[in-house]
Formats: sequence, structure tokens, C-alpha cells
Amino acid sequence: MARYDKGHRDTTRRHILDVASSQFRESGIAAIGLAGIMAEAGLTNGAFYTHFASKEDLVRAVLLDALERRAQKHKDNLANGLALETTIRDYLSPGHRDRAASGCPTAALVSEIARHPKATRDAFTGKTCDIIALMAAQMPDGSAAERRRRAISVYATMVGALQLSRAVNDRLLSEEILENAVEAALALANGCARGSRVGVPVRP
Amino acid sequence: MARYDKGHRDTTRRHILDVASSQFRESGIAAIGLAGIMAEAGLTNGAFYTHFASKEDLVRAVLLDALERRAQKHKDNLANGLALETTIRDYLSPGHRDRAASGCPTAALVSEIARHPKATRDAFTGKTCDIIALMAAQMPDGSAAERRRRAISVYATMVGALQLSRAVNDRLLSEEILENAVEAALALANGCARGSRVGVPVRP
DNA sequence: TGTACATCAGTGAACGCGCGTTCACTGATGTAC
DNA sequence: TGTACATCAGTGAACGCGCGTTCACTGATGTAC
Repeated sequence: MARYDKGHRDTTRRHILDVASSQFRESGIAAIGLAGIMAEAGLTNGAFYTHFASKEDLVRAVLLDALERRAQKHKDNLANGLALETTIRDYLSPGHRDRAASGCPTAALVSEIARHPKATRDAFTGKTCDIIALMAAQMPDGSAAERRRRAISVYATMVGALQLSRAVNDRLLSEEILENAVEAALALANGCARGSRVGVPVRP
Repeated sequence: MARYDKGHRDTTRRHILDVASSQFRESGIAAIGLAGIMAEAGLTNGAFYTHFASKEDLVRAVLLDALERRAQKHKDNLANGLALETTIRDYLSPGHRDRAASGCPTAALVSEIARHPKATRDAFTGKTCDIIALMAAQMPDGSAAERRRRAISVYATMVGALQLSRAVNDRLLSEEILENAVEAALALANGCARGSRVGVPVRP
């Protein structure tokens, strides 16, 4: 019998990844140190570098993993015939707002990602494309191009609203933001944006 | 004649504030150190504490100032009778995307603010209320409550889209996000969200 | 008018601390001959 | 079968560095008497 089970190394790596993923989403990438992650994972500092080349390498791996999991959720919803409305209401819920550690990595980290090196942004960009494509497939109607346009608008609204609802320090305003964003996202998903213009009445 | 001009102290404080404001928006709060700010401002480390009580105090002052400036811009647009469309197109432009240092502090820092102490979040919340109220006043039609609802949705879409456009590493996708968000924000401002539901056809 | 002290805006070195990263080492197991 | 070496997953102390913050000091000016 081996000192470590077969696959032990993979399990450890997975564990570090999960701990880092939670902590990054909870507190931000710059605010979290490797020592804290390794301690939470039940390991010592030095072991980190037998699994990852650098902190940036970990960040990239965390993003790829966390975004892939979210993409998988979209795939499941699609396969189960779940309406986009469920996805939207789930995303813009007080539960998601209050549990950033297990929530959407984009809402938690998007502004930090914009300041990270090319490789990290490449990883983010690729997975974001996947998520947009999956949301597009969930749109109730419209051409492929039209569905994609809607998916982008809906996603932007969701990400922006969740972040605002987390930052404001007023329970009522926070819930007001979530509720209004649900309505807005549903309307956008339904295709309300085409041809609409401020100041120009919508023709009947 | 005094060693320092009258108001010299205020000028210095303003200068530190401006430097910090730019650097925070460009690189994030956690990633920027006081030494760097003071060096850029042409002063030494120690002088910082004759103007601010702590880094957190500076963060709060920067937010209050930068958000007040944005609110003022909304006020000016309103006073000059500028259409909301101009505000939206300006916000969701490649220029704003590429110049975060002088851009919207909310888009640059909202997820970090969510993790800061109460006093900082209070400051953010108050100014965000002001901005929402000013955007509501810019809405083309609708009751006060209706305008406010639209303002919240439009703002969330703007903030989310600008951040996504900054994070993705693909010029085409970035511009696609901005352009679609402009359409979506205009439609939402025009009041498309009321009564719309996915899967339920809009009644004529 | 002279002088002693106060004030102002800042200097610049130092504090303790935690960061990302490196590295010599450990100890259980596997492998070669 | 015995033994010498390799491998694996990890330990834990140390590296240099930059962080936020403190503090004794400076030097020009203002004020009291």
C-alpha cells in the first residue's frame, strides 16, 4: 500500500483550488494571501508550489474552474428545459447576494480580472464567451444573432445589479436593485431592446 | 508673507485626493500603497497622516469626492437639457472603457467597496442614491416611482457592461458588449420592462 | 526692539507585519540489481 | 533476499520586499511680552 492513495495529489490540488476559489470570491484576489489559503486547506506554505507555479497560476486555475462550473450549471438548466427566468431569479436573489464565496466569480472578481495579465484575462474571456453562448441558447425566441445580443445585455444587467446590491449598505435599496434588475433582465430576454429609442415613441 | 500660501494645505490635500482617486480607479484599492500615492503627489510618506487619519479615511474621502463629481455631471446634463441617451452613450464608450483612472468610480471599485467597513459603504450608498435620483430625473417619461425603477435597471446595466467590456481580452467582444448594452439601456430607459415576461407573449 | 516660544506643513527613518517565493530537508514507499 | 538509491508529497524556516503607521525632528513663520 502506497503512503498516499492513488489520486491523492489530485485531491489535494482540488482542495487548494476550492479553498482559494471561496476566499477569492469572498474577499478579492489582492486581499487574500497564499499562507491563509494553505492554512485553511490544512497544509504548509511550501506545499503550494508543488501544485501551482505561482499565485497568478492559481488565479487562472480558479477562474477556469469556477467559470466552467457556472457554464455547466447553464448547460444543465438548458438540458432540463428550465426557463431562463429561473436562472435570472436565482442569480438576482438575496441568497446569491449574501453568499459571494460560492457565487458567480464574474460578479465577485470582474474588475480585478481586468487588471490581471493576459493569460488570466484570456481564460476569463474564453469562459465568458461560453456562458454568453449558453445563455443565448436559453432565450425564448429570436434568430441566433438576436439571441446572442439579448444574452449579452441580460448578463451585463445581472452582473452589474448583483454587485450594486452587495455594495450598498441599505437593505431596502439592495432588494430594490435586485427586484428591478429581475424585471429588466426578463424584459431584455424577451427582446424588448430592438428598435427602442429614448424620446422616440414606440410605433404600434 | 507666510511660508505657505493661504489655502496651501487645502491644495495639497486636494492633490493627494486626486492622485489617489486616479490610482485607485486604475489599479484597485488593495493593490495601491500609500507610499506610491505620496511619491506621485511629490511628498514623503509621513505627510500623509497630517491630511488623513488612515488609508480607509482616504478611501472614504476619494469615494465621496469622485462620486460627487459624477453626480455633478448628471446635474449639469439635466440642467442643460441633455438627453439621457448622451449620458448612456458616453458611459458605454470605448473612451470610458479605456480610461478607468478618470472614469466611473463605481464601475472600477464596486466589488471592493462591498468588502470595506461600514463608514465607507455608507458613503458609497448615499452617493449612489443621489446618482439614481438624478438618472431618474433624466428619464423621458413615467411616474416618479416608474422613473426610479428604470434608473436602477439602466444603471445596473451600464455598470455591469462597462466592467465586462474592460475584463474581456477580445476587442470585438468588448465592443459588442458596449454596443448591445447601449441598446438595452436605451430600451430600459424607454420603459420596456413593465409587464414583460419571458415565455408569456406581450399583450397588444 | 529683542527674544522666547508656538505653529504649520512637512521630512525621512524606523516600526512590526505579512506578502510571494525558495529551499534544504523528511520519511514513507517503490525500484534496480 | 538484502541494500542502495529514486520518487513522492509535503514540512517549516528563511529570503527580500513593500505595506500601513509612527515619531523625532526641521525650518520658516507668527505671536507674546
